Amino acid sequence: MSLAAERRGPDRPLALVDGSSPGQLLRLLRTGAASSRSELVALTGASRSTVSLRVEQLMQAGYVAEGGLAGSSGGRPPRLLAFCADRGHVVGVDLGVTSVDVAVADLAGAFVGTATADIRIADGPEPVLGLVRTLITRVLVTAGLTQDTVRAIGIGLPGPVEFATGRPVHPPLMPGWHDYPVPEFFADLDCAVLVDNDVNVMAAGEVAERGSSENFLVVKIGTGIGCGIVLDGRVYRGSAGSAGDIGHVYVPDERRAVCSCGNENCLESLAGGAALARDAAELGLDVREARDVVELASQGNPEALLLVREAGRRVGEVLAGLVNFFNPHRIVIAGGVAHAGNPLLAGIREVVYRRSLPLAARTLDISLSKLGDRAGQVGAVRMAIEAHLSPAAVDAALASG
Amino acid sequence: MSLAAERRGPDRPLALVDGSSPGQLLRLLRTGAASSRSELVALTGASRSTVSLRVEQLMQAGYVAEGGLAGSSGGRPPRLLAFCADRGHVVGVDLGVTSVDVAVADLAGAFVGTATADIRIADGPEPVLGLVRTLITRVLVTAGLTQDTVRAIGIGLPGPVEFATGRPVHPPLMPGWHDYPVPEFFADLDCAVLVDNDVNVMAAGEVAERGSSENFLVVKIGTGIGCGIVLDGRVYRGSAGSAGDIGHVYVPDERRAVCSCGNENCLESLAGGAALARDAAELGLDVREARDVVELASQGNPEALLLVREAGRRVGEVLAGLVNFFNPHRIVIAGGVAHAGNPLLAGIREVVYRRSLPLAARTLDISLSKLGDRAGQVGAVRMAIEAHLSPAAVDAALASG
DNA sequence: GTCGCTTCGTCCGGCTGCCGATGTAAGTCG
DNA sequence: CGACTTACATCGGCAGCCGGACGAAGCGAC
Repeated sequence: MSLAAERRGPDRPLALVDGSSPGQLLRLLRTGAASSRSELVALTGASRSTVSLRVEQLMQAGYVAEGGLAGSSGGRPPRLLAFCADRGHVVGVDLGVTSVDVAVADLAGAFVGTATADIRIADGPEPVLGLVRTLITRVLVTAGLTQDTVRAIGIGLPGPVEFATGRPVHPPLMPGWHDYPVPEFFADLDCAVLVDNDVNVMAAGEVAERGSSENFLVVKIGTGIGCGIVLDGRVYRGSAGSAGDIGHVYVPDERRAVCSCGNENCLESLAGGAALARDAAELGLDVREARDVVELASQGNPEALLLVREAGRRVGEVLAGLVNFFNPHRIVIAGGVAHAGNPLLAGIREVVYRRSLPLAARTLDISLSKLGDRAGQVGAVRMAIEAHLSPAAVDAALASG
Repeated sequence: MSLAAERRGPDRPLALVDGSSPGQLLRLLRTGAASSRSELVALTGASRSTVSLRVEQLMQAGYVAEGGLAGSSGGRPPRLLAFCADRGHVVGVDLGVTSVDVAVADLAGAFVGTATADIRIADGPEPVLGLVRTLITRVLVTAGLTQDTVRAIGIGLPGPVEFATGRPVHPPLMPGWHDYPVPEFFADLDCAVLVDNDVNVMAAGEVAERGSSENFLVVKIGTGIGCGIVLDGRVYRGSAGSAGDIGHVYVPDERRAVCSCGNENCLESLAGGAALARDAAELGLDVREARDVVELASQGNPEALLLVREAGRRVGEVLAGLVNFFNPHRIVIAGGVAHAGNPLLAGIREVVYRRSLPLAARTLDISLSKLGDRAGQVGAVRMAIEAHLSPAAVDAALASG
């Protein structure tokens, strides 16, 4: 009968809800886990008094508003509580090697405007970030908003980043960016600026999208190949912040492909987007970049299909080992090459399910990201929202203000 | 009644993660992080009153005793607080395929007695566990102890285990053990019985030994090859409990070695102890098992040294990928083959440092376990101690008693 | 319609637990 | 031998939370 009992599986430890702080309550409301005071009581185990008090604080601060009445279950109907998603906005920036996507969204993650531009990331931080700045302003103006409403900015970059400081660390594809303090460029906006590797950003997006706290991997197959690691619903970055770098794992092959990193036969140099385009060109297909190969494959071109599937197998070889090691619930495939869809997935699955242990494979789901092209922007937006509305941040804001 | 009432017992303190709960204080005292009330105050940030109160509770319950005075730093010298390690004992069981080691230790982890016996694990759970039972009793009697002092039992098994229930899950080397409820065999001892994979047990031992909360891997190279994963000081078991199973990762090789699991060219079938013995025999060395090869290598036999180093390289190939993926601080090598020491380590390091990314490799330390042969027993003992004296367990015990 | 039932939400008394101040013990230093 | 410093115990007071009492609001029976 109780909502809590329904939500938590049989015999699952009662750990989910240790706190009934305002920030925790807001999280439950934001995610839709609860939508009335009594549901909050059921989920948190706190007393009615406490929950009412906390909700009152949240309403005072404008995080939450009372709505209409929900259906009665035989007694007085509960008053609905709605998260005020328009109390501010966030910006998500997906920075690639040749293009940048900017999105402005409300605090629930709904986009209110986007912009895109071509760039050359090698031009260096100042010109590129200056353009990003212009795009942000343009989107805000178009949406009728001002900079004052921006609460946080999330940025994904194609290279390693020291997350705590937001500085790139010797990013191979971003000459001139090493150790550049990206957040300081936006200092005048006076809001939190979160910068991370593009794959970790996607992972953050997937976490928010699924709302679950499982263990999973997000594998981005674009020009390069990278992997975001989610542990119990949190992005894992490793000891030096370089976790998930599977693009340069050695893959045995008679071909001896030279990788951009200088080594031979990195996964990326055999199955990445650039490799796909190269191999297709060698076969005489009329392609200039990976996108063309993916396009051909989706039109049914047999050579392209074979190439994509073979790339999937390569990725699968590496993932099979990781599945045994990490035993995730799920692997999400994203990135440009992921548009190829089934042939890619088939190649990956074929090898992963063959090569990994039954015990690990049985509980494993391999699927495409549902976010598609927008994965980077959605992730960046989500990262910003989570930073701004994390329980700790909300509690601190309430305490100080 | 309401779930809330059930969740939070009447006496149970609300804040589980409260840094100054009695259990947390005990942990600081046990680990040597603090040894007086004022140090506890400094470390936890709690007030003197609170700390004194909590220490009083711990003393009442016999967890802690007052000792002499420490040196004065200019004022009244602090009264030393000593953890009462003899207020009970734990049992650690390291169960292998052909032998079992039992250790009884005090609550600080100091061994008070050990016993060893040869077994055939394939005889099945009842005869083997019966023997374990006998050994435990024998060690206790020899040490002048009774069963009543046993607070917890930790057991490591050579195969996958569902940790929550202590049941093996289709263990390939342990026919007849599938789903056998090991803890129930010791039910009459009326204490916690923790069962886990032998490698995870070793990992628990390393965590306690280092006292740190880094991310690291424990790689056991014995007859088989397995890997324990430690994340932030906690053993990670994966979604299905099978994480760390790197023994059956596919390794390319022209040799086509058949593995016990039925596949070809698993890491284990190329670099495990059995493979080492097989390869040595093929070279005409006078060996029957891996131990002999390790022995020859340590005597300087060139063929044996080459074999060991080559096995190290194989393991290194797999670890290099994992280092890129997981970016650990440290890799600890353990297991029978680890006795070979330097030649093995050299092979591993050679490949790992060559094949993994500089950013990840720079902060990586690869070393042998300092626990040697006793790693399994120490780990099992530590696992039992941590279960018995975890802050949550201590708090619960104080609340109920 | 009205009365009772049920559920939702608020208000208030009381309890618990923790903090900080105060007091005392026990050393060192001049 | 004081003056000072540090360690620990005690006690009053405050904050936070719980639980019960009370009012509010819909539903259904009669």
